[in-house]
Amino acid sequence: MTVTIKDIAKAVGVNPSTVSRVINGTASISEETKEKILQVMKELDYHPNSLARSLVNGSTFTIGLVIDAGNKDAFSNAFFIQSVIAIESVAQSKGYSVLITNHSLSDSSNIKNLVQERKVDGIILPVQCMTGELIDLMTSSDFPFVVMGEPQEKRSDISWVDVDNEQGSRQAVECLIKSGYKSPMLLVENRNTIFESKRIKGFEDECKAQKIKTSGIHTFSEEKIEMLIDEIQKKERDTDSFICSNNVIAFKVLKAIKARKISVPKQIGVITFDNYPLAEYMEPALSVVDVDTYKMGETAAELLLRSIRGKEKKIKSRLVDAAIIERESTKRKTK
Amino acid sequence: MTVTIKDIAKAVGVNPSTVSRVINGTASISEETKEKILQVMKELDYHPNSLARSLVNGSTFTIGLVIDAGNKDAFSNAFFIQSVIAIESVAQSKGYSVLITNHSLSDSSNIKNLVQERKVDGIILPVQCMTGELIDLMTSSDFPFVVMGEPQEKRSDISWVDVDNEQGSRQAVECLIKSGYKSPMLLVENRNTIFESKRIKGFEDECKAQKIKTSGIHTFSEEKIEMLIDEIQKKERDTDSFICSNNVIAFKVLKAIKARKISVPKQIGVITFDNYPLAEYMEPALSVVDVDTYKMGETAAELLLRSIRGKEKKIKSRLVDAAIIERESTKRKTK
DNA sequence: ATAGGCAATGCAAACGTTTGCATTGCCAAA
DNA sequence: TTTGGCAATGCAAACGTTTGCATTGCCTAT
Repeated sequence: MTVTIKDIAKAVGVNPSTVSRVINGTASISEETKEKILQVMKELDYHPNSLARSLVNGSTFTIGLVIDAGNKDAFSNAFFIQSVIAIESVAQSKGYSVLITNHSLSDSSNIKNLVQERKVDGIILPVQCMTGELIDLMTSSDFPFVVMGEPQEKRSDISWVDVDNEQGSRQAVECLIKSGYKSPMLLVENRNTIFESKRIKGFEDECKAQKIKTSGIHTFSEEKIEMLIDEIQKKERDTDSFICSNNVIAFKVLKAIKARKISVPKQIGVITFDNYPLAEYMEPALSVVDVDTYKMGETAAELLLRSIRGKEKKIKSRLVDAAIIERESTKRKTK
Repeated sequence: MTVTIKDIAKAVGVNPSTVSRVINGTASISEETKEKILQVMKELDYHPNSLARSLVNGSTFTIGLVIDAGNKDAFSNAFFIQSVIAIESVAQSKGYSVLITNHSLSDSSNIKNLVQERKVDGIILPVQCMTGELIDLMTSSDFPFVVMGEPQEKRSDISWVDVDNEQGSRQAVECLIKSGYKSPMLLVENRNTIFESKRIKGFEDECKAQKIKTSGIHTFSEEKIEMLIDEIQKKERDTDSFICSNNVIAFKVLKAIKARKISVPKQIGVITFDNYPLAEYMEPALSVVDVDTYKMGETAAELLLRSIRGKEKKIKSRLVDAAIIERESTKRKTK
């Protein structure tokens, strides 16, 4: 049926082991036989069976990628697919395949299955999955894995990749200042998440460095926004720009501002984290702190593969730079 | 190291084949030994090695999923992830794993690799991938595969899943009529694609059925839209609503209309294909023809697995219903 | 001329399963 | 009492590779 190494061997009149050695370049073989073997391989359209291979050498050349199916947030999903593509891409370039699995918080059996039965060589998983049981499971063995997103609790035995939220936040402030805004406000969703706290720190640091008096940090809610903007309109506060921690906040802010006939970017500037594809179609087109999710995936995959292949014991984590994409919503100055 | 079937056998004092039979329930085993074996399996935390298994029984219980990495369109990507999740979900429920690979139009080596070396049992691939070489490759053998999206050329030997564009288009018309609009126009991107032609047909059929005089079908371009809307404003045409073939068209139309201070939905109604997550945050919130991409993935996976398992020779294709989500942009009547 | 070394290859076991066939009892039917 | 059948299990080959060890020549240094 399918042609095996034995068929090649028989056709050439040589031992299977010789064919194997030619394929893997794992011993010196005479030019003559090598060529004959290669030719027959081509003629019979031979392809090595990776199963048999894996069975003997104990490595499947496969990595597991768990995706957070529970996450109905279309926003993060849209981003995530770029990471998936990136991961597959670097994996493939090193000869690895990618096995995906959904993860439900309730049980981790599918992840275990990847490791224990499918024998993947390593795993990439989103930080949302790193709940109690799974953390123990992963860190207790020295099984290679990389987390997408910085874990809440600081642990030295977890290797992760995340965007540099602190730097992104600093850049957002810088962008506003450069455009002539003087009193930015940071709107966050939940101060307790790690990425929000980083953004807060970046915001505070950069404002201090730029020696400006900020309008502070506020937790977003629709009512609060209405109130704040009313105050701005009545000149009761001198806030002149918002940094929004995600696109939905930005849309709502924009809506509230426009409802009051206040001009963006002339009177108020708006910049937001997350470059959701439609952001550029908004009116005005939204300036954003862009996260290169492709790069994140790429980095995660590289980290994982290095850990798998090199058996590096030192666990590394990495921050990926955020980048400002300046559109209309912050263009106060006409340069 | 890892515990194998032999370890179990030795511990119980029985032959490995007996253990295997217990695991697979493939022969009658005395209650007594069966229980002893199951217990030892639990004690030693045994997990079958799927590689060895696959090697002998010739099936990997793995399906390949190819994703179109070349597709930089964030819109379709955002949708696609839901299909991925669905596919993995049904696969898992039947004991299958999912191996993903990117596909570049230039060569199909990575897809071949899945089949020839990784030995997947079947493949799901987006219609964009079905170019010449690959069509031949897939249809020449009787290897199970399902295409996401209806192929351009009608072939009876290709099994595919797509959304019912014709029905979606009819529903869009119906929605507009019900809201009191009288003369809808369909805006498409490229008449030659199969899905556009279906939408055109659905549009024409429903308009005929409803006995209304349509404003026809137009290929979208920014200039043409400006012109058309100018004409509407000058009462030179009685078009009172647009069905847009994708979200970007809809945004541009909305923008052009609003720039002329024409009211949506009062004067002009707008409905669009593709429920891009932000559509509901637009002003006014966009009514859409929603495609259940999760359902599409689910259907594709079910089709594929049935073909793999049942070895059904009859190739089936399926249409998934589209559904209208009525938001603000078509609410002319206040019911 | 002889020993030692190395290049080129063969042999067979191993990876962890499954499965067809053979074997062993035991029980019921004749 | 013999025979036939069936339930319960063992034996060994097979799946397609890789790899340590053994073997065969041949070449070179002594």
